[in-house]
Amino acid sequence: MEEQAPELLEKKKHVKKTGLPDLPNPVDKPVFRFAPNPNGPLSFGHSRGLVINAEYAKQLNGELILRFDDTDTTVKPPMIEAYEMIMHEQEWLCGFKAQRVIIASERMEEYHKYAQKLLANGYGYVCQCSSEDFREYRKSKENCPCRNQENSEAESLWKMMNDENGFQPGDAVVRVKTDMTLPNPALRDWPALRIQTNAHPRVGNKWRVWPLLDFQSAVEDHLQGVTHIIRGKDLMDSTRKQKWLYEHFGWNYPETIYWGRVKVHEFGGFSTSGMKEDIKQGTFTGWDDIRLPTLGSLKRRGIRAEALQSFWIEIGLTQKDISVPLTTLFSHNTSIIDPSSPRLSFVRDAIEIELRGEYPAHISLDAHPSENLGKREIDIDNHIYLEKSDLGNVRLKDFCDISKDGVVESIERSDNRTIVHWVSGGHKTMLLTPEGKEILKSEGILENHQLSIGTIVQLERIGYAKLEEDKLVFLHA
RNA sequence: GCUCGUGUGGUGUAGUUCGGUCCAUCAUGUCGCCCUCUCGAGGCGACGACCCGGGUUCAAAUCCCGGCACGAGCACCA
Repeated sequence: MEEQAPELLEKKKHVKKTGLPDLPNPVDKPVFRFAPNPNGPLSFGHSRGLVINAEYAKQLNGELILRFDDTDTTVKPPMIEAYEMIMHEQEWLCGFKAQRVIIASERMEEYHKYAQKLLANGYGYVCQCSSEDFREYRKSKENCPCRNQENSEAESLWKMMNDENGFQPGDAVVRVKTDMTLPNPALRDWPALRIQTNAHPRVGNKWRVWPLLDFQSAVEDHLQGVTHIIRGKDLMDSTRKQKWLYEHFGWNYPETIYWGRVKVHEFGGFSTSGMKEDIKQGTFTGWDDIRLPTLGSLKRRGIRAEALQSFWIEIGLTQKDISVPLTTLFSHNTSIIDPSSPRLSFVRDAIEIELRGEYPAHISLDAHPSENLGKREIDIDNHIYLEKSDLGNVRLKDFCDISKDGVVESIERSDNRTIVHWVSGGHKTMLLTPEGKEILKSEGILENHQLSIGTIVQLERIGYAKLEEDKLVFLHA
């Protein structure tokens, strides 16, 4: 055995699996989907669904569908600019364009077709109970009186729902028949379509009867041939509801995988509608304001798509509710950006020191310790800037040892005194750091450079930052 | 309340399907050391966990039972 199959004797000890877990029920060409509500651009939270679904699609040679679930014009009205923004964000984050893009509001004929089929086959009914009344039936496990209506009656009620002179919002909904005695109250005769009269930003007032998520999503998943649904476990009951619908129609429900809730301490308390309002009020400068948890903000600050990808892949697909610090994402980002981040010196709380003694008038340094990112050419005049708290007998990094009075004691490193960063010449600028709902502004002196706007640099002893026109935006340490 | 789900170091994960090879993986974090490139880069090292209680078994993170804790759904939101 040792000779024939030595690998079997090999202790396969603690090899941590990397990457995504194997997909259950794999098929030749799996179809995945990511279905955001375009009531605003994408946020950090959305990136999980996008990364996971896209990653499986990419690795398994499948397809990714980007689907806009925009059938609510009342509670979460669609934002017309968001469609375009989300498409760009999707491509940026995944590194490829979704193979198919579906906009639910443009698929209403289909949803109506299946709604009518539902009624015609007695799989559902038009319910005229108020939501309060139905809540009682649900609680007491009684059938609501609308449940045993004739098909012809259902048809005329459906017409009334669609007629502006007929039912008004709240007067009637279409429900899917399940079983009112089901142990799980959430599943009892769930609502599939309701009336909305607000204009939809894309299709105006063309429709009155709009599907709810559980119906729209279920029908569309079937129509598109989605094979695997990967989503949050808060949608577990949604799956159970939709399975009743699939059962009625004789369809096969896709394989479903769930993840748990993710809390990011730094991003607590943001909602799409809240951000929209605050931007309107001017509290935030826009969707890419560096304090916001949007993808636009993270991108602007210098978080790379690859970092978001490896971050979510590492977190994986457990159903645990987790709480992750942003620093974990940052560490992924560091390893991606460091090789391409030139070093630069930025002195905050600067104090000017006059140099005395012998020293070169010019030094030339590598912009990066190991990568070839060019040179930093520094002219030394007779004074330099240090951070006030660094004052003392120190080594000016890559330059010389000085005493606390500025006497140049040695060009070579002569002892193990503290190494500090410094600037000669340079120019004043501002470093912006998001701090909760505030922006911390620290003034300082930045080393002169010819780097272009948008470059991510490593400020020595401070961390990474992005160069903007007239300022620096702090990324992370 | 009803229903569903989850519990491995500070945090996130691997291992749980088929009990031993797990005195439990990897990463992050914290601390320390090294470095004429930085206390926030890089290198090295240390620290630190199987929710609790029973049971089955020669053997349990892994199986069974009972607790407890946390989260979600019960919207004419997604």
